[in-house]
Amino acid sequence: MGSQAETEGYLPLSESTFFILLSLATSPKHGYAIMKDVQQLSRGRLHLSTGTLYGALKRLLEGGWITQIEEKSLPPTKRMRRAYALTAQGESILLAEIARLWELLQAAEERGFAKD
Amino acid sequence: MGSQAETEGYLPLSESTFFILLSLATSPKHGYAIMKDVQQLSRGRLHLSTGTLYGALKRLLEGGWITQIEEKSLPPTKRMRRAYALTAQGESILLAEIARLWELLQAAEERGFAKD
DNA sequence: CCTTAATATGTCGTATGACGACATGTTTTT
DNA sequence: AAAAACATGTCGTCATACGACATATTAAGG
Repeated sequence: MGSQAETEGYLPLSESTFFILLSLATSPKHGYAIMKDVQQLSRGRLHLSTGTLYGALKRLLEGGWITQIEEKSLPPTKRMRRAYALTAQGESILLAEIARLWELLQAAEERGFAKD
Repeated sequence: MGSQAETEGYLPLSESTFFILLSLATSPKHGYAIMKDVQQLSRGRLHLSTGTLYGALKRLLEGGWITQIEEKSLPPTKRMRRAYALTAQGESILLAEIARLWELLQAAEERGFAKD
């Protein structure tokens, strides 16, 4: 039981959200680094606009999917670099989404769209 | 080359659209039959509301992803059964979406989320 | 027969989220 | 010193999912 039941209601993830979570799964990053990483992850296909990115980060924080990491070593400036990390909740949701994607492809295979 | 270049701009498909196209890929169906079929395809996970379904069908018709099939054998009533079929364009887009889903899972695998 | 369930199609309002445009600040490189 | 890259954010618009509501037709059961 546990994680699966609690995560199902949040699916499907948008493509942006999927890549943001996947990017943070490897290591914590700040916004700009996520943007660059997602471009690589998607082989250049997805270019997150800042509107999408920071809007998404705000939502993910509010939902507890990610947390903010303090960077106390840096002096406080007006625009602070804020690093984000995936929470256990966020990872559960990402895993559930990956499972969902497999199900979509299984459904496609059942209808004759083989993995070729 | 053909279909791929023209279809890229339409991705990602929403989950609803993906299942509607996949359902019509097997055989033409009318709206209600699509609704039932999608429930099976998604193993009961996705229940299309009529608002989503008929809204999507309208959009897909306008975009030329599906066409309407005449059922002239039936007498004309106020609420006609309208059957829909996938067009070549629609099938190209579905194939492109399936390829995109594979890419998402490949990206997940690259980051350590193995298939199992 | 008649009534109920299943089949079938549609509209409307609301909420979410992607995205481009705009705005601004900081660090590194030339 | 200037320019490029790094970095964070807001705002308005558009697309679309979805539940609620409305209605019509056909099949099945009592």
